[in-house]
Amino acid sequence: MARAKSFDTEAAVDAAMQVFWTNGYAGTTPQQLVDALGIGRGSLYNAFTSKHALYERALRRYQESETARLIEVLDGHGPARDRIRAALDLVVTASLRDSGGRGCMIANAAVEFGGTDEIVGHLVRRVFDRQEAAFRGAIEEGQLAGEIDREADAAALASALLATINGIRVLAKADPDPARLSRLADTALRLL
Amino acid sequence: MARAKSFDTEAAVDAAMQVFWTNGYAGTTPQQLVDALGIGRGSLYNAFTSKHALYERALRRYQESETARLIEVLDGHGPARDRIRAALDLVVTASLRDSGGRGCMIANAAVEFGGTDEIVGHLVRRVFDRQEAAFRGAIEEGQLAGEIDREADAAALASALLATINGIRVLAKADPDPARLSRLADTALRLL
DNA sequence: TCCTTTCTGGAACTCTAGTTACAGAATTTG
DNA sequence: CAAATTCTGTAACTAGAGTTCCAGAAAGGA
Repeated sequence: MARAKSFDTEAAVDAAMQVFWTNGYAGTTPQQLVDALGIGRGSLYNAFTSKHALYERALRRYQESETARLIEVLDGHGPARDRIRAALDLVVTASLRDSGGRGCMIANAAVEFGGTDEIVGHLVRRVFDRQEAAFRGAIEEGQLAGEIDREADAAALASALLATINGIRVLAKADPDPARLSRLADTALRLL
Repeated sequence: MARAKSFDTEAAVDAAMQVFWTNGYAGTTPQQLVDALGIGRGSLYNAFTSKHALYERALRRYQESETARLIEVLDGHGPARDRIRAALDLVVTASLRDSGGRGCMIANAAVEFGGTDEIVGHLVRRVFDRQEAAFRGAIEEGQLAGEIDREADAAALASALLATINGIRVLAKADPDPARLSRLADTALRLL
């Protein structure tokens, strides 16, 4: 029928994700993408249409691969408090591991595009909503189990935790101090 | 001696601040600056050297004009709790007023430059440190006055509040819902 | 095998970013 | 008023962004 693609599309999206994650959307050039994906410009545009379309795909991939872990941890088994602590630790260690100071690609997208881009906005909102729901689920389980005050407003607490992890991300960009970030996680837990 | 400037440098920096605040550094073009400042390219570069230098100046201006209010509120008089609530409300209303979804220019700078740019990094860190110190000061006063638990770790709480306001900023970018943001402020206060 | 299709890398194109150069206008001092 | 200086706007420049074009290569179907 036709010539087959000589590269792995999914691997290419992964590579693009790394580049956009590191440099942001506006900060990424087609040349960087060509170099990172190891394919020609022709193939790039043939496969992905445009820089923006590739960015969207990379963002989605980030959501699937990186964001999923947080939710897995929160949805897991064991005491709710432990799960929430593990989730916060996940964010802290991710902020540190990541020595390039890349932060969270979703938060970066939220900041870079603000309310500007409908598609990106939707995607970001969906991730935030899911994370918030996962926090709330864990909190409510904790309340049922008697670990967490039953009078507390689970939705409000979930929002606060969501805000906290995004705050941690931002602060880590400016000053990736492990002690400070750990303290942040500890203090956030005191909300419960 | 020499010809005088035909425009007000400070007003020009203000205008540049608005443009960078709205579009970010990479997202701002010389043409946008020329249009917004209402001066020629020659004058622009004669007065401000480079896009980056102007950005630094705009960031500093933002710090002086926008950031100062938060610290004023925290350093003010009255019950510490009230001051802290007022500070959080300030952030919430700023996030809403700002319909363009511009957020906080300092947080935007932190995200856009990460650990990349030394000068911007310093500036951002200084602002964060000052805000944190102002929170801590208010908390300690509250502890002395008996409004806030004396056993609490004031430094940790201050960090948490700093993280929270940055988190609010990020969430507001994706979804500027007044009710949600207010709840965030309420919940953060429960830390104290 | 030839045809059709879709791939490939690289050249080419347009447009703009970011900066510099320059000719002339304003201002101050002597 | 001449001289010295620093301003002004506009034109010009280089480099690269973001995309398209193209000639040719691979793969399957008739």
